[in-house]
Amino acid sequence: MSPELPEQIQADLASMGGIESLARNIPAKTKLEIYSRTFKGLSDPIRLSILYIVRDKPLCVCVINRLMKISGSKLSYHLTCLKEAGLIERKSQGNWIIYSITERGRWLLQCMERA
Amino acid sequence: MSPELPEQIQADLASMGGIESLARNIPAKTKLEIYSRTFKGLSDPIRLSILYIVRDKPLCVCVINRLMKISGSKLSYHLTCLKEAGLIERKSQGNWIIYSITERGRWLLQCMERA
DNA sequence: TTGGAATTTCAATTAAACTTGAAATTCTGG
DNA sequence: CCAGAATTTCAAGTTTAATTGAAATTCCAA
Repeated sequence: MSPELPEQIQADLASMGGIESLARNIPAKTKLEIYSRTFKGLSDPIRLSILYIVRDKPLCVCVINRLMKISGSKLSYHLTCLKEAGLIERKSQGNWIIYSITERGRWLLQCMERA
Repeated sequence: MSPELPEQIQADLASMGGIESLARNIPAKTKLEIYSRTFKGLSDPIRLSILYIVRDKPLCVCVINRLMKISGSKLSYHLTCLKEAGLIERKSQGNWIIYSITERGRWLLQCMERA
């Protein structure tokens, strides 16, 4: 009869404390959900473009829009995604709304560039 | 009549070389697509769990499956996503298929934990 | 106080991702 | 070669995300 598992894996698992010990390395569900939400924010080329645009400098929507060449409502949708993922933040200033990158957003772009 | 833009932004833009200079910071489309594909791989709690499971140790699908408690075909689907995102790799070993985390995968998990 | 620019919101549509269960594939040991 | 375990593939259904264009909101300036 065949072994239950590849020998190497079986041996390693045993010396690590069995399968159960691996389970301990998985973060709690809530944490995984937070992580995945952040990554989902970064998972679209349009949103990444926006992030790069505001990376150097807080900008109003109209300037971002001039660079992106997409409809206003589409841009607004993606700005909301980024904001909810904690990657950008907004503040009103008179007639305009200014978006800027968060530290989290800056950090993750940097990480990606080194990956 | 109102200014075309908030004064601060207008001034900063001018001193940076105008709107066009911001456009230069946006990576090429192909690069943005690679980045976003990677992030999409990370954008699901199931896939993050898998990554954490194989983070310490290459494992065959059956062991991963025992920890995840999801159907085989579902697991297989997410393993494929992860592989296509360059976050894990696979090798056959007799009756089993062993998945291990890539350097890229390891790095991005680490980044996330510090974000 | 009104007109208009900037931006968002909404509802409808389209497209993409995820799930499911059954069938197919691959490999091994007998 | 055959039986059976491990894993993947496929097609169908379900859910979620993205796009669209029109309407609503907000705020300033005249």
